[in-house]
Amino acid sequence: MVAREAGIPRSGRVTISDIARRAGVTSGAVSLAINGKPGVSDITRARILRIADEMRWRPNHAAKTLRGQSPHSIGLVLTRPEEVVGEEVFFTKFLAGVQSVLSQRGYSLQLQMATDLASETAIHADWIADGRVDGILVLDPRVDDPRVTALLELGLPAVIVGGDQDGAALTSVRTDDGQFMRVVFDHLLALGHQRIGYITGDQSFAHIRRRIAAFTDYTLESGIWGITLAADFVPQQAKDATQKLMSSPKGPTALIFDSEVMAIAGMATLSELGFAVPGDVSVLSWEDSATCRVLHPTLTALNRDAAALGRQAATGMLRLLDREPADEPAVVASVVPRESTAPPAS
Amino acid sequence: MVAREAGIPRSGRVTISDIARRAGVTSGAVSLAINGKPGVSDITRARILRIADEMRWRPNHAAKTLRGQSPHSIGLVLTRPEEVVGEEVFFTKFLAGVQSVLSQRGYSLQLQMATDLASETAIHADWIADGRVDGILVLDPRVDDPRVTALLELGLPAVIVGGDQDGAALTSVRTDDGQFMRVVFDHLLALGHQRIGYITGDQSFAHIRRRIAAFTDYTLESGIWGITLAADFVPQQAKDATQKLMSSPKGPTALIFDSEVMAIAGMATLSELGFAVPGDVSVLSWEDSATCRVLHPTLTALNRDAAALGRQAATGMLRLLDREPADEPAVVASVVPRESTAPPAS
DNA sequence: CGGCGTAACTTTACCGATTGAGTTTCGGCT
DNA sequence: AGCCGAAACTCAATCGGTAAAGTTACGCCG
Repeated sequence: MVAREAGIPRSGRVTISDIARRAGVTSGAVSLAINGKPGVSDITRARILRIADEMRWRPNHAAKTLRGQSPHSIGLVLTRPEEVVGEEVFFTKFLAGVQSVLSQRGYSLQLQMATDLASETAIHADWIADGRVDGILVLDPRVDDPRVTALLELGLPAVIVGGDQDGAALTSVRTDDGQFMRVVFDHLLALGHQRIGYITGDQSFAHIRRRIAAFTDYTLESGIWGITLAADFVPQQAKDATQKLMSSPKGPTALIFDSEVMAIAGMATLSELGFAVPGDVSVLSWEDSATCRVLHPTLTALNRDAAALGRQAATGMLRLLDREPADEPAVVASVVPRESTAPPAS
Repeated sequence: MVAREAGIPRSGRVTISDIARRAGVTSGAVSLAINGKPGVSDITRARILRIADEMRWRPNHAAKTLRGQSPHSIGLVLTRPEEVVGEEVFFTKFLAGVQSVLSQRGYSLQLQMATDLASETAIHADWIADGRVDGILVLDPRVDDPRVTALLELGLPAVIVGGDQDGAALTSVRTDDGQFMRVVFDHLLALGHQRIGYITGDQSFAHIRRRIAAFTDYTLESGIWGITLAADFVPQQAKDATQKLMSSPKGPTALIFDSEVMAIAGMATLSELGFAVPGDVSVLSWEDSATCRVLHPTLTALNRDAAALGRQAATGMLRLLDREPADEPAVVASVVPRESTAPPAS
């Protein structure tokens, strides 16, 4: 046991005591120096900082958390049915946006996947009990969402992406789906369409409901023939819905799909049925992706910048944690016109 | 201060001391009881367990980690260029598979996104220094991958998905890309194709190299005309490559694409150029997805079950941590024949 | 019947960092 | 010269859980 002398750390892990020994002070002094608190002279502070750097010291996360400091971590549960998981571009892009903001501020992300809302709430409870996260992001809020109710009770900071509640420990990043629908609707209107079909995602989602409400309003407002069909984001259901709509004696001249996967499915069905796009029917996808750009015909899409939404959700969370007032930036969306939309035939 | 008596916990967080107070023992006894260790009578143990349950006690994660216990967490960094992120189904499905195994065993997943390998290694270093993870999963290993080198040095348990190294703290989940290519090749061969084009992903990826090597072997073996073009998983590059191949006076009668996004891009180009699928050219995608099933024509694809691969990677990691020998299960892949492949015209 | 083994607990130290309460030293002011 | 105050540290407790080292008390055996 020769080496146990002037500050040679025993293993890979360097602690503030190791630094203290080398610097000839106590661990308390090292703590003060590192955290920029008064109580050590500038010379000593500089020396400690230098040594800490030399020894590659990194704070022990567990020790800090134990002392009641924030874990610097945000939780996110992705709840999607097995069959749909991974098929949507939205999520990964959203995630990338969240990460970019969080990692910049030294936060990490806890991610879990679940298949139903009950297990999502169970995961939240776990995280909270463990003190593993500072706050939780909730995606795809439902009408009367049980997760939101649970989080409100628990009082843990939460950001509802696409929600509309607000509270003490709760912010919503509002996605103005009504406004988005306006943009989509106006695009088709400007082309001269008078008969529009809207094939929707899961109607228990609050934002889908808002889209439908807006769609209905605009049809009434403009006197246009409009019809809504639920397809729950499932490609096969989108195909069935498309078939149903197009087999009507006086079917729509334009179709709106709530996701790019459904839009692609719909286009395939149209092609099978012998309808030309955009000759016979125009198609518009509510979500842009690389696939939309390369399909034939290329797909007109609503581009709402999922990454920006992710950044906004993360920023909202950090503001919530810092007790700063929420900013109201609003993610804008625009229609990217491509080949799949054109004026109607007749 | 009335309530500070017989075991009423001060705030939301219940500790073993709270339980001890209620049970009339010390925290040491509670620890023994909870961890199933000898040193407490069965009656006492039962009582403690009941009280712990009643009080909704949950172990404090930070305290355990501080005492040197495993954080029960696995790290995974997704490194993809911005433009490609989210476009591939593979990742999310893989992730779902990983999660299903981990959560079953009480492990959680640390996920980060990065844009280059250097920052991925930096994230690994961070996690290790923090003691935040027990092990790390590495995706898309490159030829002479710097991440693998770094992890080998650090000695942290790692599982390389699709790698071929093995070591003390390192396992690889081997994806038998050569065998997969055999399946793909045989499918086209059986249909009678004599001229095959292969549009590949990023050729710095080890598994892409293996596919190319196998492809070359099989063309030589069978005397078939085969050509390989790199498109780096980028849709536009896939389109360019397709155009290049098809503008040759004697172009291929079948095309293999390394991802479904590239396959869709290629199909679009073929359609633009006036080639019928599968009439003039057959198309096969190396990766199946809902989109493949609903495109028109539906897309023949290699289905290699990304979720199973994820489960296997997670299982491999847990075995590594338990010092059990790695199992050699091998994810199987098969070609799902759909409309996009057929015998060549002439 | 004295001693010994052991079951059933309690005590205490510890993990790494933070923090309020001491302690020492030194300069300045009267 | 003597006292005060503050700067610069040290000391010790703390977070929640674990584990090694005591401490009882009881039953059994020679």
